[in-house]
Amino acid sequence: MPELPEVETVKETLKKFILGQTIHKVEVRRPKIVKTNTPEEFNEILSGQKIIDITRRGKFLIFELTDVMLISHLRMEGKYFYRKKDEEFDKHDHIIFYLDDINLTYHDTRQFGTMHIKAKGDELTTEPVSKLGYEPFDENIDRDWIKKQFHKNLSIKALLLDQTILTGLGNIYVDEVCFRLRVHPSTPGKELSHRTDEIIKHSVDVLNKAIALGGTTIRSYTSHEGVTGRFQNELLVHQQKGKECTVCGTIIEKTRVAGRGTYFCPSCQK
DNA sequence: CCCGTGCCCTGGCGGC
DNA sequence: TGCCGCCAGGGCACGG
Repeated sequence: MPELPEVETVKETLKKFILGQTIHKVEVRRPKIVKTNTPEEFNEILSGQKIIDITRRGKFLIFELTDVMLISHLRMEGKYFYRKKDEEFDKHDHIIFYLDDINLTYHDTRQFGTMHIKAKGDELTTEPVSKLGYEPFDENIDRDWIKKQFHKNLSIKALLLDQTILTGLGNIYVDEVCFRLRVHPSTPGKELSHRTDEIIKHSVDVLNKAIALGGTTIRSYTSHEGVTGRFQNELLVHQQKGKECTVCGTIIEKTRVAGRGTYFCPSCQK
């Protein structure tokens, strides 16, 4: 489940391998992944385009090409694989980009990922990226506006998962932020809005630490073939059910909050 | 508008 | 060993 740190890791790795290469052909094997075009259009538009830069906004990857922008969301299990020219494709390689010296494939077991093509200049101002709120480390972050959003009648977990308020946190990192705040994930946001600065600070810390370690690897997710994140060793509550809390020794429990599997320490997080 | 639920989709896993 | 059903969840559609 790639969240901001995993997408950042993917972006950096992709840049090393494919920056400057030209897309010669694109094969769309699962049309529904491409939201803005038919497979024929997608190939037509992207063929001949050079990969100039790759950036990220929230959990979206943004490929700057010669004439257009390609936006990619990995959702739960999306990955990019580098395949040698003579290598066979996998049944979950849904979109194949034929580049100069390798084939780049978009691999997604559950087919939840999405791609959009946008005109240059529209990539941040139109959906889906335009709906995103602030990244926690955005220097222009509007703390008063964030605080106001926390007054909604939702749990802190639901609010932190809402990408239109803060963007970048997903299920893993929200649990970690709640633990660092010492609050139960089901605590109403309005009871915590006075701690907005602290919430942002913990979000920044968790995300930055995870980025520094190449993200977290859980189950099937790897940043690309052969590379796994090391932040999984730093998780204090997520996926730690049955283990002792690093602070107080109480056994970590799992419950359900905001429709998501949620891990917490019943003694640190009341 | 607000908020909860279900859906998309496949593979892994627990239970029998 | 094999099969069945549940679970994982980001973002969105839908409905009360």
